[in-house]
Amino acid sequence: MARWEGNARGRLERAALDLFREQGYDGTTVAQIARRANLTERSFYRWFTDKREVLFADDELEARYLAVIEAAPAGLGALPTLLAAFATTPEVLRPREFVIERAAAIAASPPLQERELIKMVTLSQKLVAALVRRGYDDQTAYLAAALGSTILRLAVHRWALGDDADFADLLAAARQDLVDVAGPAAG
Amino acid sequence: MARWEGNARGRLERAALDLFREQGYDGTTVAQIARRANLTERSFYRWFTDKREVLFADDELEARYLAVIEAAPAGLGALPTLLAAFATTPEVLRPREFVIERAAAIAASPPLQERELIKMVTLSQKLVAALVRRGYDDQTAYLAAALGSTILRLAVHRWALGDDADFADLLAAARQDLVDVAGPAAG
DNA sequence: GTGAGTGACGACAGGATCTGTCGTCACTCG
DNA sequence: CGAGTGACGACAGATCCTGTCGTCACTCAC
Repeated sequence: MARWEGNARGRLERAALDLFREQGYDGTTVAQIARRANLTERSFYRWFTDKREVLFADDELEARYLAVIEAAPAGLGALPTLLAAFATTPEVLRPREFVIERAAAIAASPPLQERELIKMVTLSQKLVAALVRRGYDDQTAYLAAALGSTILRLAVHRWALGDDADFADLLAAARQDLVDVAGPAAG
Repeated sequence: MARWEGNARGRLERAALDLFREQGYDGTTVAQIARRANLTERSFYRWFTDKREVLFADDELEARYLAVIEAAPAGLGALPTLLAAFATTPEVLRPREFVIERAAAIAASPPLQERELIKMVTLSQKLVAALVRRGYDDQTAYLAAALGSTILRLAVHRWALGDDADFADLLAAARQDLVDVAGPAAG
């Protein structure tokens, strides 16, 4: 009864990450990933549109961000709204080692870096749209999303490196650091 | 004497762009591109590492930017140095219709968008490195490159849309627009 | 000139990615 | 208990990309 073991998607993700670490992205085939997950290559493509997507298909994060932005109290600024949404990040990005391994695999593979970039951009665009729906003007939304994305990346980086502070505090610290850098350099 | 017609690379680029416009990126095969250029599929891969690269392999722009940065007069600010480098852009991006068609093809194809994103990022990284070699500190270089890339994108966009002003003026105008937006919104 | 590189190219083979299609098996629900 | 329904395997096939080898035009030293 190898069939219907349940959680096929998760098994594929786990197998893919392990194999990417062992053999690199280019060195592992979709057939290998599927075999390790007790599935066929064809089933892999039922769950993921392509080989890269197995490391990026998680859209729970995005859904959460958008939900928080939607429910944010009126009168809150654009950037604080984003940071409130981002504060929920560690609830989804678990366990931490998974995130670290994933980051290492991406850093080692240009194709995966391409995919990550476009995911970042599309997320940023959705954040802009969500802010506009909340009543902010286009430019404010765009700037907040650009700044917010940078803050988020910085905070996730520190969190993955082992900083155990509350994630909201990490976000606030990253924001402050950016302001410190941008302020004096603006001349 | 179909062989050795000369400029094989250019013929492939031209054929690829035409076919992408006619049939879309996904709808055209490498074999079709090669055939229209009077070459074989194998020769395509001698000139370009993969199918996407046929629209991005031009690194003359990058070489020019880096050369200008290298030769910039001492004492010039980081951002003005970048803008001076960017001013040479239209000498390479010709003819304009080619740029427009290329932009349309990219906008219509997610795979090409991915490639363009990573090209942008790597260019930005090289600009940072070049500025650091010129003596700027890391953060100044990073911020200047980030801002400069945005200005460049904006100016190229307007230029492609038909704005016939001197490109250096387009860059200056884009810079001013960004400052206008960023200033009031900084609160 | 003529023979040894050298580089662009064609021809061929083959592995990997991704898609279409169909039949099967477990599960659900009326 | 029979009709969906969805996950899955099996198979075929187009396309992408790489390795390898032989050929042709050109160059350059002798």
